[in-house]
Amino acid sequence: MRIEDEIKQPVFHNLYQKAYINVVYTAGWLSVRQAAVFKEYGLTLPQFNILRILRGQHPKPATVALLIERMLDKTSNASRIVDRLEEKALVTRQVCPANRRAVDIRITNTGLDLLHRIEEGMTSPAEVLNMDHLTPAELVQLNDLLDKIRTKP
Amino acid sequence: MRIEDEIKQPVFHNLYQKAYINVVYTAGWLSVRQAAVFKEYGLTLPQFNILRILRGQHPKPATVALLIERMLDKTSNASRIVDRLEEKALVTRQVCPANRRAVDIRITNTGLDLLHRIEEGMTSPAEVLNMDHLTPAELVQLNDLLDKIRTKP
DNA sequence: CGGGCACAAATGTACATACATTTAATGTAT
DNA sequence: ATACATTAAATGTATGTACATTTGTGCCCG
Repeated sequence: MRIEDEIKQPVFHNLYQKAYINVVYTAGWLSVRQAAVFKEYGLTLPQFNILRILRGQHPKPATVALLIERMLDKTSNASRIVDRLEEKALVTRQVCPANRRAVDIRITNTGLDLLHRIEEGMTSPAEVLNMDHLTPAELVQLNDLLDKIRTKP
Repeated sequence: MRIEDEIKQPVFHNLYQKAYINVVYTAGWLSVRQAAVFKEYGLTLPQFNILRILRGQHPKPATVALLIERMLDKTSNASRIVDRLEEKALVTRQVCPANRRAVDIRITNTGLDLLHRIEEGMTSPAEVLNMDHLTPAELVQLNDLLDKIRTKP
């Protein structure tokens, strides 16, 4: 559906504004669908993302600083997201022996199992995200345009 | 910059996943820039959006239900955003005489002045959003692709 | 040494988001 | 008219986001 019809603003001031609103609105639209998948497993999207980063490191630990570096949203508060995961016994926290300022965070077997179950249970990501009807050429085009927005010439 | 380089994930599983992450990441990128503009005036983005909706209705009142209908994010909590605007004397709340379940919300002169000052002080939206180097053809293409994501064929 | 700077994480505060529940007013059916 | 359902908004609770400040640690350099 055209963005004009989804939000009830029939006229945009210009193409820039329309594209901006379209990007933000579509991101929200995608996130809602993505979040619904994780909710069945008692996870939020940032919690899932952190678990995946930890699995990527496993069995090595990660620090909070590393999590922040890898997260999509740099300014979110990794400490408190790790709090929630720790409460659910999906990760462990341990003061790093080599540098007691740092904290070693590790995914537990429970956490690994949960990730596995989520990925087993998921239908294809393209389907969940409703993007399976875009052609590869269109996806390449979309990626290029989005990259260009963020690239000052 | 390519999305692969901005987040430190060199390989995406497929084009769908890459496009998804690119849309969400770019939306966040744009929102940060947009929010910075309003912050100088003590407003957040949803507060600004609600003020604009109220100006669109002015001098007629709006109800909370109407605000929710027009907001980009339908599930956010309009009541509490109006709370903040009321504290700043940018809007007024008054129980609707015709239907005492509803609340008439109106933008004040202070609110209208603030909107005017923000819009005066803003450099062109395209510039703020860093989109002035995209051609009209590219913007049309981008809008079409985003619309297509949200449109089940 | 030891004082001060830098670093890593945690904490505090304000706001927004997501969703369930509550309160009050209104509409409706018997 | 009373009971029940529906509607409109507010409130409660958990989480996340944004940003400033605090706490504890490590390190450097005089």
